[in-house]
Amino acid sequence: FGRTLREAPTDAQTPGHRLMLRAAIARPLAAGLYTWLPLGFRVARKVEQILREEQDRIGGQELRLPVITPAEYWKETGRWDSLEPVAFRTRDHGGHEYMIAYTHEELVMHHARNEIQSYRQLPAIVYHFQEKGRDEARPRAGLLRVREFVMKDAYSIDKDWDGLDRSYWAEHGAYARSFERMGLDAVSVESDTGNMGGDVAHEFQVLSEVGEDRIVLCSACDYRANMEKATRRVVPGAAVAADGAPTRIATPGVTTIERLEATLGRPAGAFLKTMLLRAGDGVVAVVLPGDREANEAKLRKLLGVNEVKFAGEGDFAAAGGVAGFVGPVGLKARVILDTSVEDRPYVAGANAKDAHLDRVVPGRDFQGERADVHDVRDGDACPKCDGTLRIVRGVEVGNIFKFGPYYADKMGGTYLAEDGTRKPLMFGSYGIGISRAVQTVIETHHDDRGIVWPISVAPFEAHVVALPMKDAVVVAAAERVVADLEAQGVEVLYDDRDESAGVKFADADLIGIPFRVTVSARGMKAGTVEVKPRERTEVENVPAADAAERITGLVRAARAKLQ
RNA sequence: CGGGGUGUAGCGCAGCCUGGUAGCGCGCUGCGUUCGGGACGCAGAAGCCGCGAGUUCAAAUCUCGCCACCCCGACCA
Repeated sequence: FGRTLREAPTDAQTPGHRLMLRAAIARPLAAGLYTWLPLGFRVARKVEQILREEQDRIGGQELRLPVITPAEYWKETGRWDSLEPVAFRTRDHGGHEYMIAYTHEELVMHHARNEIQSYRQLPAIVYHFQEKGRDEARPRAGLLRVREFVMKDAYSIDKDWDGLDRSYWAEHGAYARSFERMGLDAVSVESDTGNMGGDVAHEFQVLSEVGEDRIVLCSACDYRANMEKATRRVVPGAAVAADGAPTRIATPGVTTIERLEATLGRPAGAFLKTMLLRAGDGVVAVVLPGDREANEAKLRKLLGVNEVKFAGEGDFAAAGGVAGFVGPVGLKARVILDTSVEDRPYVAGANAKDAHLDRVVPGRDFQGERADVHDVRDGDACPKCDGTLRIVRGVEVGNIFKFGPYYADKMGGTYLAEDGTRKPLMFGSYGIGISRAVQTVIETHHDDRGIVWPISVAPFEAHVVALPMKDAVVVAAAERVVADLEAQGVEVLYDDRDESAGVKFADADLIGIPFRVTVSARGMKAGTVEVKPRERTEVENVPAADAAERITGLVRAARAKLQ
């Protein structure tokens, strides 16, 4: 059920998206909603099984929570409101509110607070495979970002930080093994914890052009971080003394860094960029060198807000700033001075129309809180070594969060400790989206003819092509090979369609099953069948009598490499 | 949410500007030929031209509204 397509819809943009559709892995039902076709569903189940085995290996216990979840639990942590923009919500006939689970922390914590009474029950790791509903504003690239997907989400519960640390790193190891087994070259990077609370988080990123995240990597050491969190070593320039106090210069109509560069003939880095933001009830000025961009995630974290908003008209007036000519000198606002601003004179806005100040020296002419709120960029210095940083794109295939007591505190999750006191359940959570993992495998394992599945997640292990089907000798031999392989535990797809060799081979390449086995009239004359690994071009002819044994050996050897 | 684009047969597209019987390729069905890299011939089936209004003798085509999908950005455990 499900046919291969010679052409993919033009709106499928990434190579993997096109191949996913052409190879009949899944079909769209609506934006970001996909049906797994039989071929793709086999892949999804294999990914699940790898994850299941690796969770079990570290002591995880599989359970299953519902998809439809009452509002009350989400209200305990405030996420009923904070997730509103991305949540699918519904009501029952009695008018009670529910959320299609966006994730399951609240629900697991609810059960944990009831099930776990004593430190003797800890630690514990539970996990499940369950649908998540997320009303993403922009689903994309096939299965890469969808609105409903099965996640393997695991939750660790420990009695203290040390225990949580052990669980966290056990999951980190399980993730590394899981991705390796499915053929994904994932690196773990430090990440921002977002609006989740908690202090430590890692993302597993597969470097790929189709990725949505920007990852910062060091060329020399193992430093790597998400752009949202990445820092750099600020290399101070030589201190430059100002040859005098700030002086006002006329800059009529020059309201942007680019125009300042052109007007004054100095590089962007010679200017100070001052952005007025609104945080809570106050106005905050963020001061950066003209050649640096602000990092919104860092600002959100620093300011303790969910959203960074630019200041409005009234804010400019209150702070004494003039749009286009804002500068830190004399500004009535909390000033955040980015760490990349150096100890030397700059040109900054004069807080007066059509004017800037030359020779403004941070610390002398204005004060501010030092904070790292800028974007790292290509070529910056590594914060950990002498290397330089580069920025690449990545697909976030998994993430792990160390929450600590955050959820227990909000939901009353405590246990009775050895010393007789009540202590909070220490919590961590760990997620991998199945469909994204499958799409990422396709994005990173294909050639111009089709998918090249790693055997661990391939829908089948051997693809038997018989041709022509009208040759009874060929058909009998092919069916014999199929039966023998299946008897050996090899998963076989048998192409018994009455199609031309070209069609069958093209489909075999497209679907990308690791071993193609051709049983043909030509081969029968020589008493051989042909075996070709998908990733190779050369074929091997083996005596028909030995074919099943030979192929089973190849399959087992391939499996062993990914176990 | 901002910007851009696209909706015509299962898929890929033309037709729209300049209103007048809805087309092409692939795929699909039947028959025959062919049979190791997307074969060939003949004969067929298949379309609320995204939806709704409006203009007109007449709308795939013009106007207005709506819906859906895709891309970029914003957003995003």
